Amino acid sequence: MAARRKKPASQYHHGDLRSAIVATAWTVVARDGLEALSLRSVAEALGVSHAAPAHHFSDKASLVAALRVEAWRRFADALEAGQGLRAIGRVYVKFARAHPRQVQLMFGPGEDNEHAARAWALLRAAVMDLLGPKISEAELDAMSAAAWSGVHGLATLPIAGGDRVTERVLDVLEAGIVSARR
Amino acid sequence: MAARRKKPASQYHHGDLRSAIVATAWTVVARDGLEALSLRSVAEALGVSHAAPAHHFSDKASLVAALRVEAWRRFADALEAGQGLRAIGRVYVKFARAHPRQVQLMFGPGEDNEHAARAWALLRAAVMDLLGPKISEAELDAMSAAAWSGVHGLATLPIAGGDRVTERVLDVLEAGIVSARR
DNA sequence: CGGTGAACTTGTCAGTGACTAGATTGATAG
DNA sequence: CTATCAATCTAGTCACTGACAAGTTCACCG
Repeated sequence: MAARRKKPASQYHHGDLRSAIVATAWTVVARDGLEALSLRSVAEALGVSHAAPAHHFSDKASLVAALRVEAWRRFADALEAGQGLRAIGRVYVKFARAHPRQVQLMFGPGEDNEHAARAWALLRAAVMDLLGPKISEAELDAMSAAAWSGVHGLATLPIAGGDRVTERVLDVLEAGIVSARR
Repeated sequence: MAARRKKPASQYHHGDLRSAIVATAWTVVARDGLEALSLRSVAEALGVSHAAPAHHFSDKASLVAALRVEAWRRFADALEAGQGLRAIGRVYVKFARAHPRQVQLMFGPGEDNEHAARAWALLRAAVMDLLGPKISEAELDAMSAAAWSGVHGLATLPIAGGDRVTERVLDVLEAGIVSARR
């Protein structure tokens, strides 16, 4: 797992328990979901007492918050690979279908973070490119909301349909944004 | 709560414990979410032993499944009040924002049910009205997916913006569906 | 060398879901 | 009327979990 900060004279101090906890919890959540996450099992997997995590996370909720930030970080990183609204939409949908647990985590209760803001900004910028520079702020907000909504719904709804349907939905969004623009 | 089936000589048999459990669990979930639901607290609230629910729901998951059906029933009932894609979209968004816990429940893990199918059918019929009779089946599928996605995303995404933004997003969806139609 | 505080351990408690065995009841059959 | 009997509910228990309290180890600093 994570490297120890220094050669430990004994095993008493783990060295980087906080990161190790996040990493282990991450794999559990990615595989089995949040319900399957328990502080005790994580502690046991790391060979550490059941109360050790309490020193790094006051709460289970506090650990989940850290996982949530991590999920947004990976998601925003993935979105950065896309150029333009269509490409970002494809990445969004692909990511959400490949990692449903992470998306569930991202949109669960909790505060926003820098990575969430980064993701939103990427999508909004793509909409701005599509609309041209003369668009008003209010109109940009509304069109961005439409783009986000369509892509997010497509990504998270249990809709049958492969890449072909995805492309058609992106067609609708692009065409709609362009033709409903004011 | 629910009426007893017959006048009970004693309190031993509740009379309609199953319905009472669902009703109590429903209020808990609607107010505090699924995490706050426990079989024991429901049993205690009904003045019944902690193991009584096991006779009606083999499992906690089984109770949750019943709640899920109930959530879809209310949702589909609400959608029936809407005429046309715009109206259904408004109702969808309004419902989801008024009852976020129910929506979380509806789209959680579990099997589909008749009420879910009814809701989908309503939305799909509204899209069909918009597209006219000559549309192909595959195209109707794709356009319905676009409509569902847009409305669902708008309803569930934490997007700032009131009715005005909702109307603009519906503009985009209508315009997009009409102009991307093949 | 001794103190200080962070990191970790051990012990414990209450709440939870699930399981088992047994008690109570109302309906049904004889 | 009475003897069953299945459904319903109670009581007791187990394993697991999150949270808390108190003690232990260790690195570091003066």
